[in-house]
Amino acid sequence: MSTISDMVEKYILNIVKNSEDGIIHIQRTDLSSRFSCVPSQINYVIKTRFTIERGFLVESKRGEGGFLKIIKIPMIQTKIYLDRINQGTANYIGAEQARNFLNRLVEEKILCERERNLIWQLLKDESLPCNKEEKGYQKGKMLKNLIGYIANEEENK
Amino acid sequence: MSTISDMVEKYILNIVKNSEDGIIHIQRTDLSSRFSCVPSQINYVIKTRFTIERGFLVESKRGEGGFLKIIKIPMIQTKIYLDRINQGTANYIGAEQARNFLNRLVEEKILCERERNLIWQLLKDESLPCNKEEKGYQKGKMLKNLIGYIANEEENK
DNA sequence: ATATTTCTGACTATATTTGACCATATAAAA
DNA sequence: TTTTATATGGTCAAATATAGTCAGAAATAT
Repeated sequence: MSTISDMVEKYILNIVKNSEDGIIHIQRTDLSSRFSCVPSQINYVIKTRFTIERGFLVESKRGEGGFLKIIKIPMIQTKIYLDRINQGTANYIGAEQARNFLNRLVEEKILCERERNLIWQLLKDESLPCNKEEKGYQKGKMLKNLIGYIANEEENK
Repeated sequence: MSTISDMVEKYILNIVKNSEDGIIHIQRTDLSSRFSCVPSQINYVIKTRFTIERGFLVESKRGEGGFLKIIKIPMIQTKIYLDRINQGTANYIGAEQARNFLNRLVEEKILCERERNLIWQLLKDESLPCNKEEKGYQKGKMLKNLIGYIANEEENK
C-alpha cells in the first residue's frame, strides 16, 4: 500500500544513502517522468518528506542546468536542538526566546560570542520589517535552518 | 550538469587566477568560438558572474584591437569598503546579490567562512516565510544591520 | 461523514541561450 | 582630411529549459 509519493521518497532516500557525503543533485523532470506523475508532485514529496525536522535541507536552481540538491543532516542532533526551542508553540519564536536560545549555544560553546552577535543582527525584531505575528514565524524558520546547519557541521567533524 | 556559461566562467576565473596582478585582457570572439556559442553569451556571463559583489570590474574596448578587460578588485581597507557597500546597499536585496555580498566579505576577511555560513542560514529565502517583495526588503534590512554592527564592532567592545 | 493526505494542472518565476540590430574604434581609401 | 570599410564589442527581447506555488479534486484514513 505504497503511494507514488512514498515511492519517490524511497527512491531519493536510496540515492542519498548510496552517496558519499549525503549530498545529491537530481532533476525534478527526471523524477516525475520516472514515476509518471506531474512535476509538482515532486515538490509535494520534497515539502512533506525532506524537511528540516526529518534531517534534510533542500536547495535548487531553475533554468538550463537546473537541479534539486538534497542534503542529509543527522536527525538526532537536529531533534535535540529543535526540542529545545520548541517549548510552547511549534513554529513561533519570541525575541526573548530567540536570544536565550542563542545564549545557550554560546554557553555550550557551539557558537562564539561574535557569531552570536552577528546572528543577532539578523534575528532581532528591528531587522524584520513586518508585523509581530510574522516576526515570530520568521525567527522560528531562521533558527530551524541555523540548527540544521550546525547539526550538519557537528556530524562532519 | 554544467552549463556553457559555467564553463566560460571557470575558464575566465582560471586565467585571472594565473595572472600576476588580477588584470586580464581577453577577446569576446575568442571566447565565443572557443565555447561554440554566440558572442552575446559572453556578455551574459560577464553580467551575471563578474559583478562588483563578486569583486570584479570589467572594462572593454570595441573596434580593431578590441578586448574585454577583467579586473579583480584588490583588498581595500575594511571600513572604507563597508561604508561603500552600505551606501550602495539598496533597501531591496535579491538572493544572489546577498550571497555574493557575503562571499565578498569572506574574501575581504571581514567574515570567516563559518560566520558566512551561519548568517546565510538566516538570510536565505527559504528562511523568510513571506512573499518575494517582502523577502527582498527583509534581506536589505538584515544586511544593513549586519554591516552597521561590523563597522562599529571595535567601538562596541 | 469528516478530516487528512495525495494528486493534478494552470499559472508563475528564474536561468540560459540565441539572434537581430546597435555602437565604436581603427585602418584604408578618396 | 574626410569618408568608407572592417573589426570589434553591446543591448535587448524572444525562445528554451528548468523549478515553484497554490487551489481544488480525488483518494484515503479516522
